[in-house]
Order: sequence, then structure tokens, then C-alpha cells
Amino acid sequence: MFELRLVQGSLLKKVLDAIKDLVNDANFDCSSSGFSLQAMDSSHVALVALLLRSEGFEHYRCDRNFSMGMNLNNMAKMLKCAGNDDIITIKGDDGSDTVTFMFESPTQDKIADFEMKLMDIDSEHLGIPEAEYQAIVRMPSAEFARICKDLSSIGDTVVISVTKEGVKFSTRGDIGSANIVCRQNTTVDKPEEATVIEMNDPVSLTFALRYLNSFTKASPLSNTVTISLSSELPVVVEYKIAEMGYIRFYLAPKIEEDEEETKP
Amino acid sequence: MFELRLVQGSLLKKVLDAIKDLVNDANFDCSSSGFSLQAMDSSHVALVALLLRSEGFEHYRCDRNFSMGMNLNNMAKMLKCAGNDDIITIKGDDGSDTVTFMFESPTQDKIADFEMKLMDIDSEHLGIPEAEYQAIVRMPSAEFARICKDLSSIGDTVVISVTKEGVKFSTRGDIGSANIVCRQNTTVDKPEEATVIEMNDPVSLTFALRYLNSFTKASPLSNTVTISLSSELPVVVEYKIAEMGYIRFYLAPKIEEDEEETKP
DNA sequence: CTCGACCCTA
DNA sequence: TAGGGTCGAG
Repeated sequence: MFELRLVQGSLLKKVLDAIKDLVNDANFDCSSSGFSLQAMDSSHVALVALLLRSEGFEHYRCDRNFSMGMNLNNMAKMLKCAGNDDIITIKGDDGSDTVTFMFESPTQDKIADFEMKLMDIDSEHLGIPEAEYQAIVRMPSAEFARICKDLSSIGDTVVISVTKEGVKFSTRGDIGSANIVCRQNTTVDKPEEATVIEMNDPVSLTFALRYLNSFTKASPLSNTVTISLSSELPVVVEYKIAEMGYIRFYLAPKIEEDEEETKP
Repeated sequence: MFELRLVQGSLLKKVLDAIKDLVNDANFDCSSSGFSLQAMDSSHVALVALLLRSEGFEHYRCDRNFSMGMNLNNMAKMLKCAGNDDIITIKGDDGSDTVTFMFESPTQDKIADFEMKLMDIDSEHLGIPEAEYQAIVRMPSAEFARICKDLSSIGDTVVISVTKEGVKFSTRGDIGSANIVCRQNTTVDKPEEATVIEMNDPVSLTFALRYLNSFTKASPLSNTVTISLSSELPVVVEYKIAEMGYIRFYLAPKIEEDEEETKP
């Protein structure tokens, strides 16, 4: 038996909006430490890791660890029926093949319960090692989203290059090419508007814009995004979820095709 | 000769937005008591009844009773050309096959007149008997609209059950099921936010959500909606039109298919 | 946060 | 053409 009560229900709505286009079906894992999910996207290229810590819930009861396979589109459909300031409770029983989402309006005048069928999903749960990154960029999530959207109208891939001075996003396509440079800038009014670069080594990596654009669907969850880069490692695009945890997207860099052109 | 002058022209615009998707062609009936319409929807399942009392018009002249057959989509098209605070005058002559809509801007700087061809429509005017209902629910129209929309993403039909405590909307579909309970609540700041239940007998009836969702197009006309239910009678979904009358939608309940499962 | 207007897609 | 989403304003 488990019961998780989340006062800020809109968070869960945003989480599902953020991942439902990337992942069709996934197991949610429930343990005493929190509610989490790890899944590959449907083309098996990107990985999503979500964590909502138990401390972030108003009430968190989980008698034993278990997984629930959900169709994320159906789950998102049900969560759309919750008001933005509704309190959402997720509950279920051991061995049941359904999960219940309960929505309480702030005034308690309207109480809805939605029961969703669970599904069997076999998933390999990969351990993701904590790594040292050559560079970590923190910037406003809306700005990152805008850049990825803009560049994808020119090219399919982006080269992200980090130096001490700033981060450069470059693309190239049939109609031309583009470079967008964001300088490190910590002297802004609000800290969430800052662009901060922590760099051990300069790094320059290429990624498919298609996936980055999917990741930016998580922008409503956080004003800032953190992009962690190392050669030979998947980039991590992280959106913190206030008081609760994070949603992280992993994407392997492309091997630069430019080298083809360098060959004899 | 008739001439109806309506100061709050936006009312008429909203009325047409509310019914034009449900009914294609209909006869408007003009008499000394008011301007009214009664029509079946195009699939002959639901019925719309509109009344705009003569007292609600600034000027109302109707020499003798008559009907005008109008294509509601064309009428809506013309009314879209009126500003939201225009004064609308509807006028015509006996035996003419056209009707004229005149729009005056509040400042009188712009005066438009639109002439529309009438059409011959044979309609049986059903007398709708006033009935006693087992239960009458009054609730905010926006809330009713939201519930019907939300539930239609899960199932096709809704069971509306009324008890003294509240009204429950339930549905069931492939991906799961849902129940939304609205408690009776009269202790709100504004009377139009109240949910009020007048119940003689508990009642539970099933309706096609598709039609209810059409009915909720009338929500802009009124902050509240009244739902009158009795076994074996069509439900009445009524939106009052301030100072003027009402728009009422009638829909027969579905015979519960669950009974099939009870049979041997 | 709710409402309305506009835009866009299905 | 209708429905959903987003954006902007109250």
C-alpha cells in the first residue's frame, strides 16, 4: 500500500508534459526515499531520469519498494484533469494492476479520483555513475530553449563549445550557418537570469537538436537549466524541481562528421 | 413589420456561438412576448430551446406572430461582424424573404446593416411540458464545462448521480475510469460560485458526453448552469440569459448498458 | 490565476 | 472547421 500526497500538483502535471513526448511507457519506482523514473526514449537514444524525493511530499507512505508501469500519455491525459492548484495524491495497493490519482481542489469542494490501468514494462535500470565534467553551464532555461529552437530551423545538430568566457552554440545547414554565444554573466538582478560557467577544460561537443528540443519541454519546471559536458560522456541537461528533486536528460554526443571532410 | 433593438448585442453573438454547432437551420419565432427558437440538433438527439423575452429589448415591435427560417452558421457569420458593444437591431417586413441585422457602434460612428436570406424550414414545434424533477443542480457553468471536457478524454458517456451531499460525474474508458464529486456548497463569497442541490429523490442517469460538451458552448452566457434530472425524462441543461430569458438544452438519458451484464 | 484573443495544428 | 495551446492582460 502506498499513498503520496503532493500539495503542488502542478509539478506533476509539468513533469508529465516534459517527458510524455520522449517516452511512451515507463516504470515509476516507489521507495522510501522517493518517487522516481528512469527510461530510455522510444528511439533508445536519450535517457530520462526523474526524482521526486519523499521529503517533497506532504504525506509519503510507501510500505515496500515497487515499480508501476505506466503509459505516460494516458497518465498525462488524466493529470490534465487536475486543476493547477489541486492537491494530487497517488495511491495504490500491492499487487493491484491499477493506480489511482486523486485531485482535491483547494477548497475541497471538488474531489476527483482517476483510476488508471498499469502495464508490464521490462526495463533495465542502468546505474548512472556520478562523473566529473569538464564544463558545467548554468543558464536561464527559457534562453536555452529559445536557442535550441532557433538553431533547429537552420541545422539538425548543434556544437556546444565552452570556454571560460562563455558558451557557444553553433549549427550549419543548407541555408547557412549560425553561432550563438552566451557570455558568462553573473551580474544580473536575479540569480536565475545569470549565465554561469564552471570549467575545468574547454570542451566542444555535437548533439542532435531534435533531442535537446524535447528536453526543453521541461523548462516550465525551473527557471534555470544546467548543462554538464565532457568529451566521451553523454551531456546531462538538468532541471531542478523545487524542493523535490530533478529531471535529468542524458544524450550521447555525435561523432563529429567534419572529420570526414578532413580525410584525403 | 418587426424591429427588435437589443442594446447588449454581444448576447445575441454568444447565443449563436452556443447553438450554431448543434443546429444548422432553425426557425426563429417572433411574437409579442418575445423572440424564441426551438430546434432539434442535426442528429435529432438533442433539443435546444431559446427564449429572449420582449422586455429584454430596448425596443420591441412585432405586429403579428411569424417564423423566420435561418441558417444559423450564416447568421453567426453576420453577427461576428458586430462589435461586442454594438447595439444590434433585427428587422424585417411581412412576406419578405430576408432579415436585416443592423449594428450600431456605441458612439454611433459606425452603422452597419447586413441582410440575410431566409429559408423555408419545416419544423414541428414540440410542446415541452413543465415537469417536476427528482433533482436540480446549480453550479458554476465553467466548472460543469471543465468536468465534461475532462471526462470526455477518458470515456464517451457520463453517469450523473445526485445525492443530498453532492453530485457525482463518472465515466469509464479504455485507459481507466474517473469520478468527480462536487459537494453542495453554498458558503462561498459569490453566489455564482455556489453548488446548490435541490433533491427530492436520488437520481443517477447516463448521458453522451459529446452532447453535453456541445451544450457547454453556452457557458459565456451565464456564470451558472442548472441541470435538472429525472429518471425517464430528458435532462435539462439551462443557462439563464440575464434580464432576457434562457437557453435550454434537452438530452435523453442513455439506457444503462450495465444491465446487460446483470442478465443471466 | 483566471479570462480573453490570437494562432496554430489536426 | 473545431479544438488546444500559448500569449498577454486584468
